[in-house]
Amino acid sequence: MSVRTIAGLARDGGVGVETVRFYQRRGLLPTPDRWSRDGAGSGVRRYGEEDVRRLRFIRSAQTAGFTLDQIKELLSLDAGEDRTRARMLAAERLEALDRTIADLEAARAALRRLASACAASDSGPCPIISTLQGEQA
Amino acid sequence: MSVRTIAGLARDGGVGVETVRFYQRRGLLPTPDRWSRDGAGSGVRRYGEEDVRRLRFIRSAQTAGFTLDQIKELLSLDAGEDRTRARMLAAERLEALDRTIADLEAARAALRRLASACAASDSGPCPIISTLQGEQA
DNA sequence: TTAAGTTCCGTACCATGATACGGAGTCAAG
DNA sequence: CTTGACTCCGTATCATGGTACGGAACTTAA
Repeated sequence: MSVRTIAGLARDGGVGVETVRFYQRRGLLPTPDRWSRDGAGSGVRRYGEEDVRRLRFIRSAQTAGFTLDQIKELLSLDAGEDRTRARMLAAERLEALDRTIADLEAARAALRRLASACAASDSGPCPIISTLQGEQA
Repeated sequence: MSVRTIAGLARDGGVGVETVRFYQRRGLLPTPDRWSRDGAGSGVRRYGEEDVRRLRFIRSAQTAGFTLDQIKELLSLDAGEDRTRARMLAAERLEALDRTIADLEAARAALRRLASACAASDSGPCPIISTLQGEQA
């Protein structure tokens, strides 16, 4: 079970058909030749495991915060010789990721403070603005 | 020093002037009356500490992942009586935030694996796609 | 072999959160 | 009382990541 049409690829990758086409237009996924068992020049495009792996990679890389343009570059780097560039992109993203995680953890703590402040009683004003306040730079 | 023009508000809030205007159009920040010391009907709008606090709150809430529409609601809830609604918004966001943080931590771990795999040597192919792979749902 | 369901492809549109532009009005220093 | 900077405001444009539409070609099952 390794050959599928675009709908199967989308299903296995957890995205919509239109999203697959969008990624193709953006150069993130290949647009394979059309194919039909009677060897005619037309038919429908078929996709395999490799395409599913690429699609899943795109989703993971998105979760890691890479933009589609960066993901495109990573895909072009895969199996290429430029380890230095790959390491650089990874290192940059790791730093940004650490910052983001720290920010989100601070936001979570602030939000918990807000939630408990608001949980104290059931009526009266709840000082949302002053409870959830960023530090002044 | 508590009165400033829009540029001062933007500076103190860490955003651009156009962003302040954008928030005003979206109803997140008030558009105070124009003001000039000779009491004339025209002049320029002036902003104070309260506006700076609101602006800083918007930035913090954004970091916590609230959309501008949700932030608008939070602002309207501040000092209001509806603690229940405020708690609900906070709780929802906390859950989403926990999920996001977990996802990012997983992404960070994956990215670290990728970085070390690529750090092993200085040339040859570096299997980016297979190293940074999401789990199959 | 025909009808229903997919695919293909270009093009249009969407949401979110800004950012830019241009011309008229206003302010503040010299 | 001019000149240069800033404000005001409507409207346009942008970047990102999709989502939708419509008609022709293709596939598949009855």
